[in-house]
Amino acid sequence: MARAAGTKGQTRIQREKTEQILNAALNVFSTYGFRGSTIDQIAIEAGLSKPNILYYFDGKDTIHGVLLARLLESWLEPLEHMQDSDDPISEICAYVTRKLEMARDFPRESRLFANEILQGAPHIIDDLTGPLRALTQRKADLIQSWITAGKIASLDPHHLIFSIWSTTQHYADFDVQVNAVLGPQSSDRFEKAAAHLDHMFRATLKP
Amino acid sequence: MARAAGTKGQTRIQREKTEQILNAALNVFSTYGFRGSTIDQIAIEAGLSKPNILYYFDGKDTIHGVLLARLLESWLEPLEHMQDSDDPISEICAYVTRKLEMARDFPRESRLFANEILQGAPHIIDDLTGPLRALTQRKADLIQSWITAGKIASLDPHHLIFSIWSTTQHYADFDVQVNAVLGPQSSDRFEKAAAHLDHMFRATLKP
DNA sequence: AGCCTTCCTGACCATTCGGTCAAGAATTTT
DNA sequence: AAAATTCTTGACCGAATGGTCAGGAAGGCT
Repeated sequence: MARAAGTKGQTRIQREKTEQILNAALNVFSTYGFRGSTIDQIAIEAGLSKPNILYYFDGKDTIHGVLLARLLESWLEPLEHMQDSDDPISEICAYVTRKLEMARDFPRESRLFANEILQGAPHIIDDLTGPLRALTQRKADLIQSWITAGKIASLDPHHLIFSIWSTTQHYADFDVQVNAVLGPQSSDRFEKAAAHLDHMFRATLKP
Repeated sequence: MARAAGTKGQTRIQREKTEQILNAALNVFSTYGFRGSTIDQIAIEAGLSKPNILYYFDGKDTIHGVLLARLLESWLEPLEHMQDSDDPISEICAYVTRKLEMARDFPRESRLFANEILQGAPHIIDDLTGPLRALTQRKADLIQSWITAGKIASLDPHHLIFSIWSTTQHYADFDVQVNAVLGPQSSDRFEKAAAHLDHMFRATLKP
């Protein structure tokens, strides 16, 4: 077992180097997926030698696993935050905005997740059918209660959630395509996206 | 150069085997991306030996290139089909429906495309900044003309198109996640998705 | 200072990878 | 049937890959 795999990274060097490695690994894994990435690539990206990487982590799978575990937490958090409210439309739109901000500020994490799902989610399938499914069901029930109360339009809560996930993450995952289509000078794409999505979901939800 | 790389696959065997290989390669590439896929995998999937694969195609890149070229055609076609009409809302919703059908009927192609974009679109970046961008601009102009004529709500045409792409392809690219969240018995997910997306885009577009 | 622990790396290993080749098997043509 | 062509594969090659290990360098502690 590698040193840093212990429950706590104790020394200063351990803390620094593990972060350095995880950051480099996030660059590589998010771009090429698990199978398309190599430890050598991560080593070069991190400015360390390959054996040094393996001094801090047991192997390729371990690094990938740590990144995914971190990711899932931050992935669930914004949805958990959505709660009952007098103004459910604004509540949902706030979730959309938060999701879009995450696509803007953490595109690598979004792409890491997309790569994992595309490849059949071999490492996180249990998290999807377990915690994610349970959370999504809870929030779908909440949305259904808003529909029943006549506060928002009648629609399928699950598919509404899918629409929110897909439209927001699109700006991280398909970044290359968005830039290619909009042209190079479109630095305001996230502001325009925010305005468009706000309009779209408000119209969709209006009773 | 491999035999079958000539402009026309002539013999019966050539036609059969190249199709067999391309089909197997689509399975593999769409799941693992270009770098994560191996010729051996494709060979096993196709039930052929590795040298036999390389008898018909020059190499891994060539197979991948043929698949991407086929894909791009069918990818652009539905958007090209969208044209001026007295009822632009139905015209746009028909495009949404067509896109969703493609996600249902050709999920592997959608995932192949997603993998390529995620990895920075190294092989098709010119198609994105060229033909795709030009086509998208033309259709964005068309949508803008509908807005100017007051036939649909005022919104950003490009971001509307992004929303259509992302929401429909989500059901192919994130299939594993959709199934995990909805549970195993949701064989009607595409019908429910179609209804939801129709509602959403009609509401979004209503002037 | 000296000692102990942590940190780092060159050299190495087994396996897998993309790709080649010569020679044999199957098919088509004559 | 014989000849010409097309098809197929076992054996092989050099490079890359995930991972190991012994031993040396650096850092921390008294």
